[in-house]
Amino acid sequence: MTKLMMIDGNNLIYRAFYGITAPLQTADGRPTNAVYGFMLMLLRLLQDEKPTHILVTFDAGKVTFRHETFSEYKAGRQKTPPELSTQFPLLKELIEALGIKQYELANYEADDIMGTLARLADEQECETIIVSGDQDVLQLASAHVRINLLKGKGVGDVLPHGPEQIMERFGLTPLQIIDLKGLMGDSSDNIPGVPGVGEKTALKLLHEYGSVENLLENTDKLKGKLKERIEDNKESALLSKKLATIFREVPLPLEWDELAYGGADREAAVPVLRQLQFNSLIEKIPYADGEDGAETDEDPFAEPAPKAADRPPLDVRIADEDTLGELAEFLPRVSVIHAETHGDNPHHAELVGLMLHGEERYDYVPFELLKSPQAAPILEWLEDPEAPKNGYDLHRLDLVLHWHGIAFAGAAFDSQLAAYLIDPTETATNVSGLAVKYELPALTEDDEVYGRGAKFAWPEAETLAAHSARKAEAIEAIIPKQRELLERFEMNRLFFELEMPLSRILADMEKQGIAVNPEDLEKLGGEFEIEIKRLQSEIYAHAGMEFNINSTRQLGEILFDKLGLPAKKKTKTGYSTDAKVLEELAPQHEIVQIILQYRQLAKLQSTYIEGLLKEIRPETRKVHTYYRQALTATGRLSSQYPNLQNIPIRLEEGRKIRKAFVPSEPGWTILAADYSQIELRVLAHISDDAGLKDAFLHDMDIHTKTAMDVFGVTREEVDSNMRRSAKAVNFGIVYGISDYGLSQNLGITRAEAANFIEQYFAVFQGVQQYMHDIVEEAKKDGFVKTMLERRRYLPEIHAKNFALRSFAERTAMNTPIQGTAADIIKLAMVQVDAVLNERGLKSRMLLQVHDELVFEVPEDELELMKTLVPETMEGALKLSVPLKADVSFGANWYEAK
DNA sequence: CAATTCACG
DNA sequence: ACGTACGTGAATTGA
Repeated sequence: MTKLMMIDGNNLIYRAFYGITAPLQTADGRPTNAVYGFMLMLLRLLQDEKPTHILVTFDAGKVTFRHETFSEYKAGRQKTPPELSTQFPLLKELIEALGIKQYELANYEADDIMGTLARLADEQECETIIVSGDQDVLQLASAHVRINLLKGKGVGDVLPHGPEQIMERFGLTPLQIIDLKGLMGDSSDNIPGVPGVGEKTALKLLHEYGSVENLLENTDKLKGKLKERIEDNKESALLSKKLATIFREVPLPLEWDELAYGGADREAAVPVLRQLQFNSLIEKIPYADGEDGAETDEDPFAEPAPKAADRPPLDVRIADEDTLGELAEFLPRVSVIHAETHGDNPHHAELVGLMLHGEERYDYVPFELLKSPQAAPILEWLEDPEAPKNGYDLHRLDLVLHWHGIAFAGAAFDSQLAAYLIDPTETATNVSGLAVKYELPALTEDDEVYGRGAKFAWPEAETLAAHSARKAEAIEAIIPKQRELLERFEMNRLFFELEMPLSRILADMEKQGIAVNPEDLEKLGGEFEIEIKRLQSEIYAHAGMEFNINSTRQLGEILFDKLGLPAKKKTKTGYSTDAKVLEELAPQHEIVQIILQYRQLAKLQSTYIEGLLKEIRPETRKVHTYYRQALTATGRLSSQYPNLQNIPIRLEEGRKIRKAFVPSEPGWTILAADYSQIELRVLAHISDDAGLKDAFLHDMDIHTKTAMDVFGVTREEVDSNMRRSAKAVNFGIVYGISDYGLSQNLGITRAEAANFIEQYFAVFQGVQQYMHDIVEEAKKDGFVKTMLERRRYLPEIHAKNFALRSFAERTAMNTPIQGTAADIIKLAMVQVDAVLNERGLKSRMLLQVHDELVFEVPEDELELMKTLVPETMEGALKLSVPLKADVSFGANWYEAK
């Protein structure tokens, strides 16, 4: 069975452009939203229709044979926006890479090509689907040709139109669609039609007279204004009909076999998708059918993409017990190390082997071999801090080796960290992605070597070694390019003196872990459980029925349909039931407050009691988080498996969780030190605002001081409400203020919020100047920087879309502040670590929570640490205002507050 | 797998 | 008129 699908490429890319508003772009800032939307649609069509032959047609150039008939054809059309026109070559490249035939022909439009092919297909009784958003193509429908008309705007669903559906919808045959256009005209193509005749009138006339020609012969039967209009526009109607007629005799040099499609060529498609940063689509590309797809592989039009297998083979060796001795001698010349591992959590990941690459050699060492006595020199080399190692994500490698009983040291250049500094919003998450970014030959994806999800299986050593060698080869090629960029961006100190040393410190903290008492959690969980049960039954009683309170849908039905409470806010999928909404509803029905309490406890129970219990290692009673050092856009760390940066503190019930976090040795103490107002202090420094600096130089309560200045009152006159407002304004300033955001936060009107902001800027003029200047800087450079030269690109600063541009502007204001604060605590960590080592202290740094460091400290070091830690933190970076760190300690993290 | 909600700084 | 506060991770529901 053959099935031909033809796609109006121009039409689809336009709809995708206006339908997908997400700010998608390539690494170098070219927009890709339309290409993305096109791909989504294409993938859906492939899945739904499973065509055996495909053609994507485009309009070639501006002028067609229709202009000879009517020079004004398509006149007055808006010029294609440049953000879209740049996407045409990207789309065409992608279609080619997917192995799909595309065609355009001078003087003809996409419609004409499709019409001609549809005629041929119809004659051969070949099932044919035409995809477009343009109603014109409905004229092509026939017994074998169906039109999938795009619904609404954007690239959502399609409405299939055969002759029956057209009859049902318009009461017309497909060919009468041409008459319809002749009468109605088409403003987008500048086809005039008959002025004053729209769809309704045109349909009425056609139902009566059948065709434009017949209508014109019978104008005497019409009356009034309509008769006048039609008689006055006879020629226009006939011309319009001619223009709307799709030409079905285009000379096509296409061969049927050229259109055959047997599934995507992933080898060719994946690199292109990566370049477009469509990482999420990669898994959605269906594999070519290996057996019967063979004949479609010989597409003469498709440019052969560079394939890993086509390149000269590498000198890959698989080590065994006999060759380990020789390999040991080679170690000093190893430049890149790469581990083949499996699993997201590095504390639990499997390790199957190591690739050691230097000069032209690639040595693969199966993990098992490292246990043999002959491997001792390799283990020594691995843990030698003086033996430098380069690689991709050495932090992770360190952890995986650690849990396999192997020590690691000497990380010199981590390509993942370099990539992160060069562009922290970089989406490349593995070596393959990086290879694409640096324009190296494509690598085979890990998924293709290993299989994904349940299908995962380690391949044989030869396959693994070859795959690993290609990655090591790529890393080797990427590093010099990164060195150059780091140099050019003046990031050498940030990289070599901050991020690289920090990476080892983080690994140490993670390996150390923090002790958590499961008994404490279980006891607290038991109390929560009783309360949750009680709240649950109260909720059921109030609702008059049982339902799943955790289901927002069911909860919404109960609150807003059954109990009739007023819906405040809608989400994409129904009623919103978030805490803000519920708090507004609380006065209206008793059940609401109970639901809020239930939500709070359910969250504590599932995430922090049950979730944390699962992460405790029974042998050591410790949890080991994993800090992602190359993830956030601002330079902060993030914490996973478990996240120890969001342990409850704001509400007392949750705060009790912290009692379970204890020292791992008897007699020791938990000590915590946190920066006070670090972001506002950074702002004071960066903005050089006199008032803000003065406030910190005198160590004033910054929110009270802000309230005094904004409201023009004395210290004594500042009430709690004024301080609260001032605090919200200060937060807003750090986030990149907007009146709307502040109004939402304070529950005041936008005008009132705008007034606050105006007052604030009148007082803190240096801050106002900074906010202005930083946005200008972002516009000029395309990025903003922190004090330590960390950068973040903001391409959307130029967006025409207000929301996108505003977001970029707020980000420009916030990132240097949040990012510099992140720089500072990272500096402090490196310095604290150095001091602990220099002094030979036993105290250990365990956690970082953005502005806080947590340690465990033996009795005899407590007094020292109480001054050493805050002093080091305060001296981490010299600003024009003092940094301040508060320290506290206790038997557990709850007490160290 | 997306959407919703909520925990933290 | 537009429509969000900045930065994260995890659990749950319901396709």
